[in-house]
Amino acid sequence: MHTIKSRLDVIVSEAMSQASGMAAEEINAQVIYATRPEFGDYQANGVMAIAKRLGKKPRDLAQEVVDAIPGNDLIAKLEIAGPGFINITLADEWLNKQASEYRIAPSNLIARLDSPQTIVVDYSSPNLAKEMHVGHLRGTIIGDAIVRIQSALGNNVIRQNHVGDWGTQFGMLIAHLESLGNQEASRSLADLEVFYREAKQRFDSEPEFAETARSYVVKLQQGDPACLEAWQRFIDESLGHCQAVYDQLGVALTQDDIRAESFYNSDLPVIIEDLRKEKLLTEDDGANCVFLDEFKGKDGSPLPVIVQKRDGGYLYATTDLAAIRFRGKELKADRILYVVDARQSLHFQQVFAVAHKAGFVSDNCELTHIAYGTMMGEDGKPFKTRSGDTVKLRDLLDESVRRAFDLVTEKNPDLAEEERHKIAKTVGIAAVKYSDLSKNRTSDYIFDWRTMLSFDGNTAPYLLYAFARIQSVIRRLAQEGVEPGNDITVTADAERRLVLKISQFSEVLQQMGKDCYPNQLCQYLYELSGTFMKFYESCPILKAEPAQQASRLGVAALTAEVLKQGLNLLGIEPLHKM
RNA sequence: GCGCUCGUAGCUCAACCGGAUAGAGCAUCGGCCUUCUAAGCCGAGGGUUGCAGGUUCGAGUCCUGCCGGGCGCGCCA
Repeated sequence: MHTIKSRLDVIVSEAMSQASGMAAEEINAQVIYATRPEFGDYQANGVMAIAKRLGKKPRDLAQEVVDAIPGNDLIAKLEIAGPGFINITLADEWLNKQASEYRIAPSNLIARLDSPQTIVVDYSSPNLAKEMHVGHLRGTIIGDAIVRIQSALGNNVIRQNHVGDWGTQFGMLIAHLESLGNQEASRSLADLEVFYREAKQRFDSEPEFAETARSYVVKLQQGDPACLEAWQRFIDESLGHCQAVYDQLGVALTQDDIRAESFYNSDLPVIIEDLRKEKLLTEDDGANCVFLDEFKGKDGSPLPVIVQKRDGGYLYATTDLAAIRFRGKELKADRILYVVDARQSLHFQQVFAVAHKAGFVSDNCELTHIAYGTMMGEDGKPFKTRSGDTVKLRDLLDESVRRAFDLVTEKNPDLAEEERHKIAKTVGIAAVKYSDLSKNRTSDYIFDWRTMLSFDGNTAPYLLYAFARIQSVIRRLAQEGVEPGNDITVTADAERRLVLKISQFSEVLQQMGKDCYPNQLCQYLYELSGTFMKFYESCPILKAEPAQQASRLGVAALTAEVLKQGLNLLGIEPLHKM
């Protein structure tokens, strides 16, 4: 895998090693984007860090490094500036050549990793007792974007939808299901939220029902066929609801990705036994716990990870441990990513530590909690309806599509209604996903209809518009028999900036492969669109001479290609007209 | 009490292992359409990066303390 940045890094590092006499491993060239246009395209900051250790003046060392860089076709100019920055300007010819290559082989826009890994991604993971609500939105779409990006980089990605299909609530739910007639049951299951509420209400107010519910939990655990059948019916129904949301949302999850909690049931006693064998288990107040030195509670007393309740029942830590072992041993994961709410951070720290200590995964298997913040309403409090209920995901998405339709109708009333519906569907869903993905996942974020559906700023509509605009020029010139060219020659500054930006696509993805922040890709695509808009304003295509026209149209087409690939990685399908 | 996390322009958000003058959008004000989608572009104002120290050539970023918000901490998931 090579990107501009990685190539510059190699070039500068080698020169630094030569100039300083230090080993290559000790050296970090610190190549980043130039902070200002007059500083060139990239800058290397590493000289200043080592100059002091060598007792040299940074600028002198910088000069020696520059002198040690052999001539190459990538770099046009090297300048020393400030206390010891090396400013790098790339060669226009190199950019032209790179762009031409991308035109011929668009699949090369994404450089693939030299050593791909098997990465298990645990995401979405709703509780099947209820219907998916806004709390599942972030994990589902952030996880989906991460999966797409990791795959595009060449990794072997295994999705795991760890749905909650087990636990005491299911006793109550199947008891309620059984008490209804077949027809009544079907009608009732159409809205799981209502179904759950009814069951809960009866559980709380009818002692006889509550007793039945409790007995069903036991029977279920014992594998009673009738109970299992009712349970299965409920689960299937609930999974159908999930799949409908996934389809509407356009995420890649399918039934094949489901590995439910119940899958690990038979393994839970084994986990306890293995922890016992590893001498990690301690009985405390009747419960089986693992105490680790790293985790201290109040006044320094150790904090337990409870893996088996006093009554013999297991907890989610136990299931998570079983899942980790399965993913490590059976799925052969090099990395396991947990795209889960930030509030569970302590839980994962503990489970990861126990898993490593117990040898459930090898030491070089990387376990990472990809944490994300809570979705807030416009008042800054957790997102709820006016009456304080949780918002169903399908209702939220429907509303977004509706709002998008009103907007499209307002902006473009001449389009056929059917076309407006089609556009609204894409725009509405894209707006919701993009507004979430474009924010740093670790912090809480405020859900705001007006901002996400705006055509200004870092929004889905702005990016979709940029793409549609390019398609429009391409269509227009196609009528005159002009095709986008493969021979790219940059002439204007705005054009050069655009080609450079395009060439940096891979760098952004490479960075994302490491730390999984989709907002970096959003930021890039927004900047790419902005760079294109400026190019589009200042470099007329229609009026250009034939050779230049083909080149510029080629650059526009290339921009569209990056936008398309980038949006696809975010789970968004671009529109040719809007 | 202990732990995690956040605090950046009026608002919503950026800032790639510590780099040069902290960037966008919204909102406000001012320009640009007989020319490729004005759903766009250009410009202006707006900041003691919560406060106080420290580390160093250099700190929004790292360390310490404080202030303020959110979250988590034994048998729910």
